[in-house]
Amino acid sequence: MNSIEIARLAGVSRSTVSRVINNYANVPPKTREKVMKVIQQYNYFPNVSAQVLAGKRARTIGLFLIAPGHVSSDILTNMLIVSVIEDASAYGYYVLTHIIRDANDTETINNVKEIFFQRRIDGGIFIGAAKHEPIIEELISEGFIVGVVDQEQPEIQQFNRIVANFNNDSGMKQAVAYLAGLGHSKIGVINGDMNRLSGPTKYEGFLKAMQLCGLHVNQDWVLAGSFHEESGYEAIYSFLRTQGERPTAIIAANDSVAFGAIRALKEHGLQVPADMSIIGFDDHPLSDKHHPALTTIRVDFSGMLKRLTSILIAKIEQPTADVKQITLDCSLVVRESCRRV
Amino acid sequence: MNSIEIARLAGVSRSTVSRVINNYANVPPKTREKVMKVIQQYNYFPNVSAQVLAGKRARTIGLFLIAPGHVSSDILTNMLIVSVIEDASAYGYYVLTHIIRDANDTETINNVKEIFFQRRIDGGIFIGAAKHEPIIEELISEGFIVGVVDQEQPEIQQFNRIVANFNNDSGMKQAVAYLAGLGHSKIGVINGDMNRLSGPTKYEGFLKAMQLCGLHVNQDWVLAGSFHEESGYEAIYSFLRTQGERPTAIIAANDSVAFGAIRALKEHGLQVPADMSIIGFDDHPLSDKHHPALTTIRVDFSGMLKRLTSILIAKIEQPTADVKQITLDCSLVVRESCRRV
DNA sequence: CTGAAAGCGCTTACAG
DNA sequence: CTGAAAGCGCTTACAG
Repeated sequence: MNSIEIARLAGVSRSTVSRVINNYANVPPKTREKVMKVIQQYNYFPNVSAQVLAGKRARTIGLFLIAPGHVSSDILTNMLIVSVIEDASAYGYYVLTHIIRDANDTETINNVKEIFFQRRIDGGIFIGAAKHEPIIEELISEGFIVGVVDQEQPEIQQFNRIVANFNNDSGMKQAVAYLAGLGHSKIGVINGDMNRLSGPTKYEGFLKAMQLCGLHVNQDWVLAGSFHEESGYEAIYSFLRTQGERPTAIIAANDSVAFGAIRALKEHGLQVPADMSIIGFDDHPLSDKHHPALTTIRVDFSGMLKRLTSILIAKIEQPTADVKQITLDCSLVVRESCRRV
Repeated sequence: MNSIEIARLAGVSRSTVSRVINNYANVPPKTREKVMKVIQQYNYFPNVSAQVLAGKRARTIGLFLIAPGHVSSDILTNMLIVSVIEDASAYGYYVLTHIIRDANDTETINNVKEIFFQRRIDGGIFIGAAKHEPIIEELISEGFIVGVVDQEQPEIQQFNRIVANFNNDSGMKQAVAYLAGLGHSKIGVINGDMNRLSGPTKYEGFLKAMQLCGLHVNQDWVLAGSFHEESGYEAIYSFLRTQGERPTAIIAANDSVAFGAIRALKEHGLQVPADMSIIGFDDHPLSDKHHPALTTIRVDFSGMLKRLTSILIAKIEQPTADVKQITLDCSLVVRESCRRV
């Protein structure tokens, strides 16, 4: 079944069939009806490849997740993916999800480029990118419409780059203020991946917040991490082997890191929050089920992706010159992992 | 950049460029090299719509999830989706995920049909379908290649229908035998959705297993449910308001239902497993984090989807007349929600 | 208001 | 081994 057949059966030309399908104004109701009847009767749906080839949009966006390891086991990542699928669906768009294990692998990068250049998608969203990701720069300079989470809008603003971030500064301020309010002055931090924007941003926020509260930052309590559970475990594991003084509270770069940290503390016979207060970042789906339930800085990932997807699709449908930037606030969620000292 | 440009730059015809791209045997190495150099140099990727229109595959499969409610919050469903995305990716295929809230809504069904008829996808997988789903039957009779989880292969076997199931019978047998071994004889059950194959299958498996163990089935302890957390909660909530004798153990149609059931028991002041033993089905990602950690019948969803995806893609690439059927075994996972009586 | 025709960018028999 | 040409199924100026 194709448009020629439909045209024949309806007694019109392919042009008219196409006009009906694309809701052109200059088709009289009677003609439209006649054609629609045949279309419905014969279960006709225009071939999407032919439409795209003739200049229509693919109505598909790409979702690129940069994440090492086996992603399908990470609950939060999975939620992000499904979130975007549902958001796009509200606009009649489909999502092509691509998981990037290693953003430095040539073949992988070539695959990503292929998806854009093949015109499989009308635009793409990148999650988990480093501060500077060559592939993203290349795509943007090629004119593709790209949404990026956790990167800065560069000096020379580009209309086809949509940037989305959380206000990590404010988040850290809330975390430190909360701990200070509970009487903590010895506060440590486990950093995230310093190659990603939110790594240094959170750390700088931490430093600023400490200063604001008049607290001293002990460099021995600034531990390296990578946003993963394992890095939180390892940070605390090695820290506890040192002999120096210990902080009474630790802020983790995110909740996964906090989970790992708590696991290491437990193994070492330390209880949270009795022996150490821990505060996370993100409000991971597991944080309220965790023991102890994790106090954290909530971040609205779904809300961010909803806005990002919506802006991306709007840009695809109506390319405009305005530069889009999304910043979302975070909020403290008090649960059970911090205590008053 | 298109194949004509590449042809011109390489000093050959478009035919030859196409032959190089599609790895035809009859291209001399020197010609191939010459063309490849230009292709790489100019970042050329053939337009996928043109390729599909000319008869190649879209290298995309559809994933249709029939699930009411807001899916992005269900951890297990999310894992299934990402699982398929990763499996397909191993074959160079992309996944178009579509979430079906209501399989009886005409517009929704039309959307599903559209995806197939538009030729966006080469085949599709359905998860969460009822025993008989008209849309699936229609697609299969139209000749589309379809994989279905939790449905039967009909009498007249169809080569383009791939069916995947768990051995629910054996699962139920293991659950009942385990409880019987702990001394339970008063065993109740919360059923799943009886409109889906695994609903009645699990219940029948339960009945058979009870008989095998010489145990009597008390119909008052056969509670209705729907595979969702809420239904487990409600089943127990209303059951506890009745005055009759209570079972000492309950088998839930799946882990979500078990979570709901335990929540209702707790609210009623009953402890698991002290006052009631509970056993689930699936081994949900949260089951080992649950309090008490849930004893359950493990089911390998990822393994099933991996096989289903692989067979689906094989069928797409090489349509054969053989009928494919997948059945996976389940296994008991003992944790903390059952006790000896 | 509507049809004939060009064009989108490929692939693949066909002929040599 | 390779090129010219038909064909895939649409959309959209263009002309009337």
